Amino acid sequence: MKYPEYQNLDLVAAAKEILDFWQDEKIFEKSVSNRNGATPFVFYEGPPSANGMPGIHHVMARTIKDLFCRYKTLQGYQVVRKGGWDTHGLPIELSVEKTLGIRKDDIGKTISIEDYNKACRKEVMKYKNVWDDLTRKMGYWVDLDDPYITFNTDYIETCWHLLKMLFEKNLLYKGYTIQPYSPAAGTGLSSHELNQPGTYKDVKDTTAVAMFKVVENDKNKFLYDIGNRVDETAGIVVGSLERKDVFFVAWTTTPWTLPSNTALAVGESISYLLVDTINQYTNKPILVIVAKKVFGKYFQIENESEIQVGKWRWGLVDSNQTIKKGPIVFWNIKGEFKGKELEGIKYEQLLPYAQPEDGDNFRVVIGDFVTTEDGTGIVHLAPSFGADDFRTAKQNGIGSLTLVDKRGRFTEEVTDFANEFVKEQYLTDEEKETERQKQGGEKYLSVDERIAIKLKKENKAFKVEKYEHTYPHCWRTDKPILYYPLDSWFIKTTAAKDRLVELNKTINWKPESTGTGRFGNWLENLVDWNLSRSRYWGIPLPIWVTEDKEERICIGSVAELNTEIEKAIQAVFMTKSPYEGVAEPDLHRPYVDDIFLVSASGKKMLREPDLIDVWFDSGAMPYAQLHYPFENKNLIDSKVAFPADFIAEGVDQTRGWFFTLHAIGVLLFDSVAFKNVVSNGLVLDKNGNKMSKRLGNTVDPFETIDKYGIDATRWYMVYNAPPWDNLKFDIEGVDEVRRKFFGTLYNIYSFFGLYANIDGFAFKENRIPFHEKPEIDRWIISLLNNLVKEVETNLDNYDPTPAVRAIHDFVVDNLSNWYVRLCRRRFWKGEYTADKISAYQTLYECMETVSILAAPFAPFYMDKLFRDLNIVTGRLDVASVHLADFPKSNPDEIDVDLEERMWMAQEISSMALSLRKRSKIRVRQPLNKILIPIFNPAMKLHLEAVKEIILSEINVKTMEYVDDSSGLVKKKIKPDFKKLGGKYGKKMKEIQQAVSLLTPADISLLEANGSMNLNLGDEVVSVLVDEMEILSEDIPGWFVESKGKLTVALDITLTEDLKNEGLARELVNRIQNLRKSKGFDVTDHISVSVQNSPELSEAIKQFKMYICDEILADELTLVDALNGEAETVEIEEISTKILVNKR
RNA sequence: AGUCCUGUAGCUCAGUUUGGUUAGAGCACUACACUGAUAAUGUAGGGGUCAGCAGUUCAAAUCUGCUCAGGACUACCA
Repeated sequence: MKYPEYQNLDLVAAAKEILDFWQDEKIFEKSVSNRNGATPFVFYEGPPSANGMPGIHHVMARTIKDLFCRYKTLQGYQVVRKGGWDTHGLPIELSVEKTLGIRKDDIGKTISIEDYNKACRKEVMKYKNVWDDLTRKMGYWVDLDDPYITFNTDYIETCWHLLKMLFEKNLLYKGYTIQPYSPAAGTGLSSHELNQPGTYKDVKDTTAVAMFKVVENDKNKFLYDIGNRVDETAGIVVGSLERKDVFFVAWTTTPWTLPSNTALAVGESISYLLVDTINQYTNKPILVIVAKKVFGKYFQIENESEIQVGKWRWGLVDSNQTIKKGPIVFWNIKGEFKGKELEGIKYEQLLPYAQPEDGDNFRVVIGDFVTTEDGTGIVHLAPSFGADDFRTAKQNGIGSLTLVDKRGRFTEEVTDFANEFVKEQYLTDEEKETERQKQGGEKYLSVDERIAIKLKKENKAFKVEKYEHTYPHCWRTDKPILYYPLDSWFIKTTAAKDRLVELNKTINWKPESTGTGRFGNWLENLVDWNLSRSRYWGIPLPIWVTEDKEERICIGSVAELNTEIEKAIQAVFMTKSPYEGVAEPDLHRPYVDDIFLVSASGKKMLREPDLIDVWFDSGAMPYAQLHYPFENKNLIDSKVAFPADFIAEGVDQTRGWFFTLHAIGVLLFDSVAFKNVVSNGLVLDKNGNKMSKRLGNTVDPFETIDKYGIDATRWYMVYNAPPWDNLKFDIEGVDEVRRKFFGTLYNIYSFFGLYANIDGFAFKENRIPFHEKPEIDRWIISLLNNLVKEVETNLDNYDPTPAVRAIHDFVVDNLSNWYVRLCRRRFWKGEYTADKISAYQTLYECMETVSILAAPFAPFYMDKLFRDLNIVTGRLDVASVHLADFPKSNPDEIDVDLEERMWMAQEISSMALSLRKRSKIRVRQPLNKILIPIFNPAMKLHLEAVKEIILSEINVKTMEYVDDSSGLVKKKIKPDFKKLGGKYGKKMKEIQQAVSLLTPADISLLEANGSMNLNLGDEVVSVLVDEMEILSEDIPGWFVESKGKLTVALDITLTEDLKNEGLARELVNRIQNLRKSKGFDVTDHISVSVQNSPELSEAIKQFKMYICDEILADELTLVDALNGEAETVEIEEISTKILVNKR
């Protein structure tokens, strides 16, 4: 058996080969079944929707999922990975509508719900094959043969069961909420629809600051009791002395909501001013209440200091003049109050077209959302048309008025504007023209404009102006949306808020800030979960209600439904079950809509027509994928398959899937649904822009995989940035990873394979014990053991990036650039000795271990590497790396001292090479010695152990040490700031100054005594030698390089012998090149003739043995002349000819 | 608007938890070397007001505050 040798590294071909192998040998299945009986590691797959094409970001998310699952499998856990598909929801409906060319209104008319849902069912799996293909090609191991599918009856049945559990816990209720609504389309809009691009547009609307007249009573006397209107300093009367009304002023961009006003909101701690002024439209004297912060916006001031009680300005005005534009010049500040003091004050209804049915209305309440950024610091509340308004009204027992119908028109009650559209955009041009003629004006006046006019006339408008702002529009009709109250079912998540928060703290979030910040804050401000969707393709709400709404039933299973249907047939509300004779009942609409049930008191019950939010589908996935509790009840109840140990999705799922999983888990099972969660960031293009089809900067995952290989892609994604940071995806980075990491690793393998095949190394010998191996082998093994530990620690902490980087550094820097480079000779030179075997074993072990460590990240290539190795040695009794066990770090094989001194060897070599460069002496030219200053005996021992490595690396004959006694070394001293800083604090500057003045004699004294006194001028402090850093700086007269604590001096004198040896090595090099260019095998023996020259003859004579040995020459002759066949070579200034022949 | 993340060399990122005195890698660029890992490799060089401002401190990339820029999510507001 030989180690396979390849021409080139082809990651794409390797992946294909391994993929076939996995499929043929069912490696994934085995990786699960192998661990039967082992501790389960529970993983949940967040279901993708197959109605869109997968993108490169899916590769990212799935790489994260896959790598931890593979890692845990290697560690010995059983990781069952059930795939799933998210099949319901609005995106699917929308794309069906697009495909069929219909609108929501058409459903049930031009197309039956039945046919429509059929189309959805088909649409949803449109790209299933593409997804499956990606899943396979990217090596994402998940069970695709038996996925959970959210539209299956079993899945829905579990969801119904869960809903019934909620219902029975009294956590399901029906309520009224404000939702975005498109009157033009006649439908509510989801937040998803509202987030379509281009929905928020800049529009110019008529805005009004309306005046709400305070109803005077005992409680608000303080508003009227404002003393006389005389300015004491000036001694004049300011304003008029007549009795004035007090008004709250509130701004609105939607004057059409003013008839539906039922309350005003102020900020609890915001300061408000009572201002004596004049209405600019009617010239009537008034008192208004407005936030102090915005005073300057409405009244003319020169500086902020004018804004205080007692200050005034009272411009002159003749009877004809009114102020049209700009700040009002008549004002006199009469009082200042906090919002809290204004709470509860009653005011007259602004436009009394209709009265609310209930509530204590038309008063001032405290609103937490009130700011002084816009408007007057007082907010007009129309609870029917704003979410904040609605919530605040509900909290304060305020009623509501809904004087607009679902088509966006005023109701009959609003006599002035009855049946008129509230937004002019809802009218066609013809309709506008008709209206204009009715109005009799030059141009059509919108409802908002006419309301403003009406307010002006009635002394109810403080200010009217056009204002440009952004406003949401329906993405389908392009018309403005309204916020409108709609009936919805809710899950009372707020009831379990504390528990949700509490249990969230037990979840390990990566990154942590997503859990505490984004998710935690969201939980703190939790609102009830709006479950209703007025759509067609989704899980129907299993609730039936009597027509008088008195009785309700929630169905929790198919069996229960059938029983209830039977009862209803008995009660003659139905003639037959729609599921009669059907093997698997379809619980979707329209079938469930045709079912009428009978209530306990014998009344007919109708199904609530809504569907449930698709997010419930996915949040129910832990249970529904197992058809709980109808099957697998025990897996959930005894916590075998619940909660998940690990989930991972994009950070955009924080308030999506992560929330719904958590909410259902906590509400129904009083448990977290997942223990560890990784939320990955976005995949951006290389410039940091979001990828979008529009910009054309998307990356096709298939193209990337086909070109660079999935292993490099996966590696790059994890290596480049932590998963939770956004990834700037640069395809060149993938290529770099391919070259740098995989290329290097492949080179190591092929180097190993070449010689191991020659020597027939198959790891048949016993492993040479760690302590019997040479220094360099122990060094790399020690690093390897550290690596295992580091990878394990980081992966256990769900932090894959440091793990990957550690593997990368180990392979590229340590294994390749140091170990293999230094050890090359050991592999090709000499007999099959213990040293050689140790080298093979060591390198083999490193590669084998790396293949396992890196297998979760680069599953294909690592399996190939592993198999190429294992196929020869059979060391591990497994067919694939993914069936192996994760290596264990052996503390006995970690040698910190050794690592330290090898590090020194690397540093010294680097410095010596740097010196060679500076002196322009090539490495091939041997030199006599280097000199290294040492500080203590331990350092000498350290260096002695790695001496040979250093010398051969830098091609120097001997290494000598100099210590203090030699007096050769010039030293440098500086304070150890960390040690002294804490002790002396402020004196550090003086100490530094004093230390810098120390002479070499002082330093020697300090070293001898262990301490010394520093004179700081007015004070003397004692410092220890430990508190100083003493470095060697220079060895006068030598060629010296210093770095940190190390210093190297190089002897650059060239003797004749050295020169000759250098020449011999040059010759070896030239002949090796010739061997190679002639295509000789590395094991071929040769005979060599060299054309004589005076410079060479001595060198060849002296080093003939060495040369022959190096180049595998049986014969080396010097001849006077060589014919044309010979090659001409240049060695420095010498030109000669060489003839090489195979023996 | 709120919450969160990010900002270090031309590019991609370490270093920030625990403050310590020449701020590091890799890529790219330039030069040189090596040539039995060879469509590899090594060495060296240039390149940084550590986003900005202010503060704390003997000492700040690191701690605090503010600002700016980019991004994400949530909300949609008079």
